[in-house]
Parts: sequence; C-alpha cells; structure tokens
Amino acid sequence: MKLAYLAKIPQAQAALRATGERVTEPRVAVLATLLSSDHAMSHLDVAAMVAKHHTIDRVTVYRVLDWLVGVSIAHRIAGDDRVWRFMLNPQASAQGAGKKTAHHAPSHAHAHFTCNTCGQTFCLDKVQPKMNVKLPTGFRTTEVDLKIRGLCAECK
Amino acid sequence: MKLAYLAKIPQAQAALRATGERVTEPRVAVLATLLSSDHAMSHLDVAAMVAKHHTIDRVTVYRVLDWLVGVSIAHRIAGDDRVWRFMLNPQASAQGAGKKTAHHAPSHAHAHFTCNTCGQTFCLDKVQPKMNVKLPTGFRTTEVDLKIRGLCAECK
DNA sequence: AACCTTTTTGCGACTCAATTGCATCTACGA
DNA sequence: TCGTAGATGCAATTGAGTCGCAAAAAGGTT
Ligand SMILES: [Mn+2]
Ligand SMILES: [Mn+2]
Ligand SMILES: [Zn+2]
Ligand SMILES: [Zn+2]
Repeated sequence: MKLAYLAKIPQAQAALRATGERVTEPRVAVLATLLSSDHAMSHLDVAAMVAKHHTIDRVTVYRVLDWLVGVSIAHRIAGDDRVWRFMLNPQASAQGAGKKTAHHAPSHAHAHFTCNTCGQTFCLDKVQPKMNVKLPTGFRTTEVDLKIRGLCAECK
Repeated sequence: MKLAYLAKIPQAQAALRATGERVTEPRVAVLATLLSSDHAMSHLDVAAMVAKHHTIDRVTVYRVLDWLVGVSIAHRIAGDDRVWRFMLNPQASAQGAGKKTAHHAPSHAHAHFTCNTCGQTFCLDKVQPKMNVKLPTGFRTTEVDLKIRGLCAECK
C-alpha cells in the first residue's frame, strides 16, 4: 500500500513518453494508478481509483489496460474469480519498454501469490519458477505460469 | 481420445454410489462423459456430449460439475478464455473419494498444459511441481498451481 | 497558429459464461 | 408405500469483457 496516486503522475507521463506512443489522460491516469499499488488490480479496482480524479469511460480503462500489456509495461494475471488483474512489470518505470509483444513480457518469469483471505494478488519477483519439468514426448513449452495460494503476511 | 461414453456408465454409477450421495441421471451422465475424455472439458463440451444421450438442462450440468469438484471426483482448471475446464482427479474411479473439501482435491498437485494451437488442456500427472519456492516472510502456502502453455504432441 | 492524419475516446448495444430464485420432481431411507 | 431432504428445470439475472461507430484528441507538418 504505497497510496500516492498524484505523486506518480510525472513518472507515469515519463514512462509513456518513453514508449513513443501517444500520451493521453486516460493512459497517464491508469498507469499512475498501477504505479501507486503494490499488488495486482482488477479493472474495477483501477476504474474506481481513476474515478476519484478523472471522468474516464470504463471501456477506455479496459483498452488502456490491454494497451499497457501490449507495450510491455504491465502484465495480466488470471484470477480464480474469472477476473483479470493487472500489475506493472518489474522494471517498468526504468526501462524504455520495448515494442508491442504478443503476450506476456518476455522478462515476465515470476510467480504469483493470491491470499485466500484478503484476496490480494502479489507478484513474487524473487521466485523464479525454474521448472525442470519433464513434459510428455512431443510437447513443447513456450510459457510457464506459477500460481500460489495461501495466506499473506497481513492475514496470517 | 478414448471415446467410449456408454461403456463408462457402469463405472460412473459405481463411483457415485461410493460417495454415499445421491446417484442421479445427470450425475451419471456427466461423470461418464468426463471418464471418456483424456483432456479437460468445458461446461459446453460436457453439455454437448451429454445431449447426445440425454435431455439435461445446462444449469444442471453446471451444478453437477461443481458438485463433482466438491466431492473430490474432479477438479477445475481456469482457462485464459475465462472458461472453466473440468477433469477427473487422478484416481477418481478407484478410490472412494473423500467428503467435500473446501477447494481443490488435496491430492491435486500436478501441472496443467494448454496447447496454444488446438486449445486442449491436459493434466500432467507425472509433473509434480516440487517447488522449493521462497516466499516473503509471513506468507504461507496452501496450494500451488503450475500452468504450462506451448504446443502439444499432435500440433507440433 | 491553423491544419491534417492517425489514434484514441465515449457511448450504447451486445456477448457469453456462470449464477440465482423458485416451483416441481425424485432418490432413497424409514 | 411414504415422507422429505436434496436435485432438477426453467426463466430471469449478473457481470466481466467486447464491438461498432461517430466525435474528439495527439502530435507531426506547414
Ligand atoms: Mn506478475
Ligand atoms: Mn489437473
Ligand atoms: Zn491476505
Ligand atoms: Zn495441440
């Protein structure tokens, strides 16, 4: 919880400018929101936060979120409640974020933790799922997702 | 693909009787369907298969599927398309399947593989995600989910 | 600064998996 | 055979996410 939306706006603008793509109010607002959170946020979470300072359509929030994933600034995490949650990629603010990639960021190889009690989802950037899994013959891996459920530090 | 729905009906009935719960036509039909599949099936997959032999409401199929998860005969797998897929637990036919558990079957500790091309989801019962993951202080694990995406043997 | 072209946004309608409420039916123990 | 807890059918509803299109920027150019 590093609640500091307003303070994150300049950083958001800089990161967006670095992509070479258009810097718009909805993009700044959504990115600043993600920058202010230490855990993954659903579309609804983001929209609610953004609504405190702007009037932005929910469809636009959906599209901005998808766009942020496309330009490798954020990644999306599937929840057990059929809701996507979004979080910044590890070094999103520092690096210039490469061009659009098909899916996840290439550097996105960390685990996710969801607390059974508070429902919050975190990225465990330290936990590299170095799976030396033996797949059946003929199977080829392109991506690995590790999801851990349990109790977070707050809720234990 | 071991397509043999009718042949699985006695086995389904036996497994259901073993739970001590009520043995109904929808339950037999849905379980026989799952028994006849080597890969995870969506609600729609199951309903379509069942419809060839019975007239069962789609809501009932939803409820039976949930019930099968509850009594630890099957487990559900979240897809990237926001659709649940269901598959029998490893030894569902042999064991007497314990009482209702809160979530996944306790013995459910295997990985899932989804093919990017054909979309089929398989359970990799051989792949035990023996994660020696280091969680942040205070975090406690209750469940680990490993999802692998790639190309299956058929599609490669 | 006015202009042009390309994106992006707002809004309404829509999709579709899954859920809910409720009346009716049924599996199965007594 | 009966009684009843539990299961089913049906219609309505929820809710995340998507689509089409016209109006509104963003940002480069003159
Ligand atoms: Mn992550
Ligand atoms: Mn499985
Ligand atoms: Zn928690
Ligand atoms: Zn395949």
